Amino acid sequence: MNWTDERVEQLKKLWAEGLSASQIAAQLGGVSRNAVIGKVHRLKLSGRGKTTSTQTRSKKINTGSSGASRGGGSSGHVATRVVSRSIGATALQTEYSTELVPVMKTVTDVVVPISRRLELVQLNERTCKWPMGDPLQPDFNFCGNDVGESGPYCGYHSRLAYQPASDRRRVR
DNA sequence: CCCTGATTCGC
DNA sequence: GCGAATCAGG
Repeated sequence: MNWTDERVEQLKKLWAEGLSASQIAAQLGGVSRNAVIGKVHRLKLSGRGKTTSTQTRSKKINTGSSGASRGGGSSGHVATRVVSRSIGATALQTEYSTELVPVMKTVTDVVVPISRRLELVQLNERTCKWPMGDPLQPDFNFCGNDVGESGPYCGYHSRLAYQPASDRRRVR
């Protein structure tokens, strides 16, 4: 891949929007994050205006399982908001007896508010592959929480996967 | 461990 | 100019 005007333009745009180099590389395709960083550097727009940004948003994920959550917590990460958990559980029980697709939406959007919502290329062996959102929409991505030792899904989603609808009760 | 950007240096 | 390897850090 070479840096066409269009690609450079998109690079500038995404970089200005605050996306990380790896995310930009993912969107452009055909280049590594190093390539993006290198290009940014050569274009002399490394500053990005303000802050160090990146990796500060929605950190500290805490899957329901895995030994996460240390007691002390001296690293000072931002805690994820725990939003209306009871509402989610209620909606879950209600929706599960109906159909599959709506259930997926309910689960991903309401019951499990915590997620990193990673793009496909950012997934690795330790990130939850539970799909988030509508596959036909541009914001479709994956949960991305730490899966711990249990498998392809995080603590929340592993309890939902492969189970008959009648066996599903509540998360947590 | 995961990730981030910065820098170097052979191509 | 390009980007993999490396560095320094959260």
